[in-house]
Amino acid sequence: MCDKLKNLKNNEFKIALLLSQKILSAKELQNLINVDKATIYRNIKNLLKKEIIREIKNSNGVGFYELNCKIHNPIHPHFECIICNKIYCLKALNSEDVLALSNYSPFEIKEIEVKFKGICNECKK
Amino acid sequence: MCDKLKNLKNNEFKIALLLSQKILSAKELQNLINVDKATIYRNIKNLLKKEIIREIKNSNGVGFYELNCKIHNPIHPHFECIICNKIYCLKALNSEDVLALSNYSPFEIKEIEVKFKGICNECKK
DNA sequence: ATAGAATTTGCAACTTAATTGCAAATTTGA
DNA sequence: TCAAATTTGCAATTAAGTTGCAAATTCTAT
Ligand SMILES: [Mn+2]
Ligand SMILES: [Mn+2]
Ligand SMILES: [Zn+2]
Ligand SMILES: [Zn+2]
Repeated sequence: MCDKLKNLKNNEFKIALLLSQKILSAKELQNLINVDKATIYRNIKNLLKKEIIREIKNSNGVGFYELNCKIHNPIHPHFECIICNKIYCLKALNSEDVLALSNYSPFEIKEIEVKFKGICNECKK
Repeated sequence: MCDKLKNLKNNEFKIALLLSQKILSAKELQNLINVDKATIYRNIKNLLKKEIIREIKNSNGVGFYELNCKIHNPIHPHFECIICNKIYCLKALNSEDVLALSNYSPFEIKEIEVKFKGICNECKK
């Protein structure tokens, strides 16, 4: 089990465990563990502050969450389907490509987000 | 004047003209031209549908808009300040870097979004 | 095991960006 | 100039996310 899940208890643990398997929205999490949405959002906020999970927003402003672990889940680009707005996780950029991108910023970079948009295979059928 | 502004009238024209100068949010637009927010949002939606403007969302889910013209304003990466959430427009990626990025997607790409996050010069002071 | 303290939860009200129905106002064009 | 078409303002609504507060749960020390 990923170290990020150590020392977590109650719903914070349940949520982090689910997110270690798959990127999920708050609503999807709520359908999996039966608790109030306030509890879901509070736990998400705590996990974000502890940097145990990270957030990816889709074009509708809906947050999706995944485990934030360099080893088990390094930061990577995402693909968003413009039909169903599902978020797909892609393989991480190699260091040369990250370097090439970072040259475009005149300010010091804390984080790089790359998102592709198009129509996913499910929605093409 | 950019061709994208031709054949536009009323508030659609006013909004597109302002956005041809500078990226702005709906609220910022409303402070510049004195109309109801419903009018602002309806015109924004029409301009997006006509592909005259494009939308960039900040991490708070607030939409920012800019002229969508290959010649006058090619698609480019953005920098978002994690303190003030202001969006800065950066210079466009060159074609080699776009090509390198597009290799990461297993699905056909309609659009690539690159966003850097960090602290802007204003907020560093 | 038990009691008190600390943490977590559910509920309901709230915030904010964005959307929508509808009637009034404005614009268009024959 | 006048009727039709488009655009607008207003108010109500939607949806994601937040917050205050009291009740429930969990933790810790005896
Ligand atoms: Mn991912
Ligand atoms: Mn821009
Ligand atoms: Zn899809
Ligand atoms: Zn700033």
